Amino acid sequence: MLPKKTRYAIKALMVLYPTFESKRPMRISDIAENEHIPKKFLEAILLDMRKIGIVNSKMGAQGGYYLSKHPNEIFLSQVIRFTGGPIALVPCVSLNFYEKCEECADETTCGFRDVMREVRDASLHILSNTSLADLIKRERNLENKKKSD
Amino acid sequence: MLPKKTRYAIKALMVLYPTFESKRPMRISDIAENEHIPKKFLEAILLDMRKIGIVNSKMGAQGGYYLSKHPNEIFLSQVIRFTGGPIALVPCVSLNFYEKCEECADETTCGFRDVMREVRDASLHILSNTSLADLIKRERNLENKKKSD
DNA sequence: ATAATTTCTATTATATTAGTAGACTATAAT
DNA sequence: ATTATAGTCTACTAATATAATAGAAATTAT
Repeated sequence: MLPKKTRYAIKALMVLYPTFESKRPMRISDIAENEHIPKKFLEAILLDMRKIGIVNSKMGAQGGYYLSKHPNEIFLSQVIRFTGGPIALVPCVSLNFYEKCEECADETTCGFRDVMREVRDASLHILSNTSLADLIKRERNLENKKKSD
Repeated sequence: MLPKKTRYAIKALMVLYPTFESKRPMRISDIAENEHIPKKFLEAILLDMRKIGIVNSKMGAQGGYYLSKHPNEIFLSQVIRFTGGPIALVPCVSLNFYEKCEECADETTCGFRDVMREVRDASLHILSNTSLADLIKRERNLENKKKSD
């Protein structure tokens, strides 16, 4: 399960989507209110997103947050890794958070690990090829489909 | 990440593999010691595995645990779900642990949910088609490959 | 009858996640 | 310049979930 932090982060980025073109910053408090995210928590999350160059901020009156990276190049894998940790189900197959298996005598011949690697590859394939722009596209598609029913 | 409980469970089942044919029970304390699993924790885990009919136990002297279901029909998905919870990354796409999304206005048009559904399907496809017997086969294969190097 | 082994109920410890508080800093508008 | 606005930073607290432990009770082989 992804932690709330990750889900809030993605939700917030989706809300910030229009700011990439408009360049008009959005206030944390507005996003927090509209999306039902605790404001202080969201502050911390956006600060993290800024650290990895996905968003930028402007202090003071008329300030706020805006996307600083093209929505085509903001990938779910990056957001998840930075806010929620590993995509893999076990540390011994994690690419970014690898830890040696405690109980395994020999990792290289562990059958379970082998399967876990497959699962990781399958998930990662999707997550590292889905961008923020894709999320928005999907949403539009689903909305249109719904209307036409 | 899968909790230790799940990893211990799978490890234990792999160790119990030969008991399906031999029908000779293995002691909890032996498994615990060999696999570096806290004994009391493993007791609880095996009790759970018994509840879902994967293993059976015999009390008293010469007692212990043995597989009661064919290794071809013990699937990772079942073990994970019973010991570690959802396979999905968000509750709103979980088949067995569904929860309504708190922040989403309309789940059916949520772009993120749509991707999460894809990830779940990809993971589930692997996990519900991989059996305990497959794990053992893989392990044998990896061991043989290694030897021939 | 005894020793071996699982079962059951309760409790404790540890780690992780989620959320809060408040002082500090930068900016725009006047 | 002053003021109101809005993000930044450091520290703390609360809630929840995971991991591990303790010990008495029940069952079975010898």
